[in-house]
Amino acid sequence: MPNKKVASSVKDQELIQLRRDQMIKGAVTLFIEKGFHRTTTREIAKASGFSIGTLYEYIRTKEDVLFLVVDSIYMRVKERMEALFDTETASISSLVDAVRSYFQLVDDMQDEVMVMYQEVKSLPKDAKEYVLQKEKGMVAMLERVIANSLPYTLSKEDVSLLANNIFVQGQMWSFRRWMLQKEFTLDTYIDRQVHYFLKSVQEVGNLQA
Amino acid sequence: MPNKKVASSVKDQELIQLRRDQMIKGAVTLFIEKGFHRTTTREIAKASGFSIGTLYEYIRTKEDVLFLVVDSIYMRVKERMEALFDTETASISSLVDAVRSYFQLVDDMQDEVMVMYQEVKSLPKDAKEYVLQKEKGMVAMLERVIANSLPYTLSKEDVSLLANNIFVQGQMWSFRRWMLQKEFTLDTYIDRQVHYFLKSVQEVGNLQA
Amino acid sequence: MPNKKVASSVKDQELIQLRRDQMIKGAVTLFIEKGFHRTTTREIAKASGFSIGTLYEYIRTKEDVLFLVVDSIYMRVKERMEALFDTETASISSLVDAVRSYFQLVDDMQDEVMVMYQEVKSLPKDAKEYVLQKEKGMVAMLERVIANSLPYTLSKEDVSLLANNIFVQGQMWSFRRWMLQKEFTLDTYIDRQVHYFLKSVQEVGNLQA
Amino acid sequence: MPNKKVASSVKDQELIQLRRDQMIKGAVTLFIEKGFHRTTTREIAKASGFSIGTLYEYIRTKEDVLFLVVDSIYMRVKERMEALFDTETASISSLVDAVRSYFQLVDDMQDEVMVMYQEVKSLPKDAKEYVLQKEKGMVAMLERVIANSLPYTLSKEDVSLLANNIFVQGQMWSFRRWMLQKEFTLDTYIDRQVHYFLKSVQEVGNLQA
DNA sequence: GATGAATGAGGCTTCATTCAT
DNA sequence: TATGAATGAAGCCTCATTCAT
Repeated sequence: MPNKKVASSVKDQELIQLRRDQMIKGAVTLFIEKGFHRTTTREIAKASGFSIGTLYEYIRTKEDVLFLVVDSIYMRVKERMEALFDTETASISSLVDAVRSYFQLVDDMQDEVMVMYQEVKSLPKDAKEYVLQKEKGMVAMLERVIANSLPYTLSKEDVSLLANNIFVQGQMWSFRRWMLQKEFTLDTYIDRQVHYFLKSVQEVGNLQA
Repeated sequence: MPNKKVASSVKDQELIQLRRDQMIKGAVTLFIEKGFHRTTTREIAKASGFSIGTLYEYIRTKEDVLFLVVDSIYMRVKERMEALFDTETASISSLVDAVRSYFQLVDDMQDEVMVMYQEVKSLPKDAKEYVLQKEKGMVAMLERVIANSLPYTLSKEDVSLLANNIFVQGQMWSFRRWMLQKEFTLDTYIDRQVHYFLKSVQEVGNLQA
Repeated sequence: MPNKKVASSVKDQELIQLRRDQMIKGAVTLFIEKGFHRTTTREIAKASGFSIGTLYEYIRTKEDVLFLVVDSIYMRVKERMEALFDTETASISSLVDAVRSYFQLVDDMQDEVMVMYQEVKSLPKDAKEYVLQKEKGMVAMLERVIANSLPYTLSKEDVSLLANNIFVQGQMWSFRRWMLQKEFTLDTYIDRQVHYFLKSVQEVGNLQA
Repeated sequence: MPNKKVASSVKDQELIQLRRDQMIKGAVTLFIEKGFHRTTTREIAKASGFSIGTLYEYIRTKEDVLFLVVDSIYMRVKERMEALFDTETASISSLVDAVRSYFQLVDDMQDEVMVMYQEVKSLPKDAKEYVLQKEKGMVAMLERVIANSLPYTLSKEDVSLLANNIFVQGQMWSFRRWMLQKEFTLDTYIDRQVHYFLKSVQEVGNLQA
C-alpha cells in the first residue's frame, strides 16, 4: 500500500502508511507556508507528531518527503477528477460540467495545487519525471472528455492544446490568485472562462442553428 | 542608473551597473540550472567573474541577487513588450500581431521566464510585492491592446481575463515545455492558440457577415 | 537546573548542565588566553570536547557562551563569598576575617576575575544588566559585613564606598598583577590593605582607648 | 614628532602627525561606543575624514590605531598629571590637592579612561608592555607626591600600595560609574575618598596633637 | 520501532588589507 | 599622497543525516 518508490527501514506496511500520512499532512502545511527549502526536517517531524529519528525510519532523504507530498496531492486530485469525468454521456453540457467541476476542485485544493506547482522542480530528476507522467495522465483525462464531448472531430494537437489550456486556467486560479481573486469570485471566474472556452470550440455551423 | 532598491558599498554608479550586469548574467544561468536555493553565493561570484568579496560589495544579501535577476528579466520582457504593443493602429490584425510577437518573445526568453516564474516566491515580502506590481503592468499592456483592438466593448473583467489567459499561455510555453514542445513547434503553437483566441473573441454577428 | 536564560534544543536538563559545564570549563581557559573576540566557536567546541554542531545544541549564539562563563564565575564567587560572610558574630575582627578571605578568594580565582572583569562589556545589553545586578549583590554582601561589624554607624554612602573600595582592591590584585604581584606576596598585600582599611575606619576615640 | 613605533609609508612628518590626530579623534569615539573589536577599519577611516586607503598610509595594522589611541590618552593624562603634581611644596594639603585634581581629571576624561582600561588587553604583546610602562610612570608620580607630602616615612611598598589605591579609585569612578555615579556626585565622591584616605595615612601621634 | 543527541560539511557574510589608478 | 574597488581567509551558524540507547 505505501509508496514503494520511497524506502523505509520499518517493515510493517500499515504502520508505514500511517506514519507517512501523518508526515504528509504535517509537511503540506509547512511547504505551503514556507516552501520546501525553508522547511527543516525537524519541523516536519514535529508537525508530524514524532521525532526526527522516527521520521528517518520512514524515508531516506528530505526529498522523499517532498515526493510523498507531491505524489499524494496528485493522487487526490486525480481521484477527484476521475470521479468527475467518468460520465458515460458525452455532450457539450457534460463537458461544461466537467470543466466547472475541475475549476471547483482546484479552488478547493488551492494550497495543494500551489505546492505541486512550485516545488516539483525541487524533486530529484527521476522523481520529477514520475510526477510529470502523473500530470500527463491528468491532462489526458481532460483530453478524453474534450474529444468525446464535441460533436465534431478535432486534431490530436488541438485537443491537447485545449486540455492544457483548461488545465492551466485551473491552476492559474491558484497561482495567480493575488490578481484574479481580486477581480473575480470563483463563480464569475468559472462563468467567464467557460464562456470563452465554449465560444472557442463552437462550430460556426452550430452557431447559426 | 543601477537599481537603488539594492544597496552597494561601491560609489561609482557605472561600475555598479557593470558589475551587476555580470552578476545577473552569471546568476541567471545558475538559477536556471539549479534554482536559487541550490546555488551558492560563491558559485554566483565565480560565474560573475569576481571574488566573493567583490560580490558583496555590490549587494547586501543573496536575496538581493535574486531580486536583481528577476527585476532585470521583468525589465527586459517589459521593454520588448512595449516595443511590440505601441502600435497606433488598433484592429484585430494588430492584436493578432501583438499576441504572436508576445509568444515569440516568451520563446526567446524561455529560461528567464522560467526563473521569473519559479523563484519569485523566494523573494522577501517587499521585493515580491514590487515584482508583482511589475507583472501587473505587463498584463495591463495586454489588456490595453485587447480593449483597443476589438470592434466592440468588453467588460473590464473580461478584458482582464483574456489578458491573463494570453499572458499565461505565453508562460506555459516555457514552463510546460516538457509537454508542449514535444507536440508543437513554436509556430504551430502560436497558430493554434491564436486561432482559438480569435474564435473566442469573435462576435457572432461578425461571423455571419 | 541549567541557566534558563540561554536556550537549548536539547531536552535533558542534566545533560544540558553537564555539557555546559564542559563548555564553560573549555571556554574560560580560552577567554583567559586570548579574550572572547579572538576565540572562535570552533575552538570553544574543541576545548569542550565536542563538535561545533553539538556546541550549538546547547546555546544559540557565541555570546551565550560568554554569558554562561561569566554567570558561572559570578555564581562561584558569590557562593564562596556567602560561605565566608554569614558569620553571626559581628566585630572588627570578623570584618577583617571576611576581607582577608575575600582577598584570598580573588587570588584563588584570578583568571576568572580577569575574564569577568574584561569581557562583561562584550555581552549583549540585557545580559550585561543581569550581570551587573549580580555584581551589585556581591558588593551588597560586603556592605552588610561592614555595616554590621563596625561599632558605630556609617552613612549608607560611606558603607557603599568602603565596600566598593574593598571589592575593587580585591579585583586589582588580579588585573594589576603585572604591577602588584611583583612587589607583594598575597599575604603582604592582604596585610597592608587590611592595615590601611582598618586605619581608615577606626574611630579616633577608640584609638585613644 | 609622530610616534615612531608605528610605521607609515608617508614621509612628511607633519602630515603624519596631522592625519594621526584625525585618526585618533575619530577612533576614540568609536572605541568608546562599540569597543575596539566591533569597530571596523572602514568606520575609523570614515570617522577620521579620509579613505580606507589613506588610513593605511599612516598605519600598518588595525592594532596600530588602538596603540595610537591608547598612547595618546596616556600622554594626555600624564601631561595633565604632571601639571598638577609638580608642586614644590610638599605637605598634607598639597597631597590632598593633588589627589582631588587627579579625581577631577579622571572625571573629565571618563570615556578615555574607559578605553585605556578596557582595550589595552587587545594590544599586541610588545605594545602592551610599552603601555604598561607608561602606566607605571603615572603611578610613580602619585608615589612621589605621597612620599614627599607625608611628615613621616613610609616603606616603599606602602607608598606603592597607596598610590595604586588612589590610582584605581580614580579609574573606578569611570569603570564603575553605573554604580558609583548613582550614589555620588563627583564632589561627594572625592570628598569621601579623600576623607578615608587621610584617615588611613594619619599618624596616631598627629591625631592626638 | 522510537528517540533525540551528536556530527560536520557547507552556507552566508564580514572585514582587514592590498594595489592599481 | 589619496582613493576606493578588489580580495579571500575566516567567522558564525544551520541542518540533513546517523546511531547508540
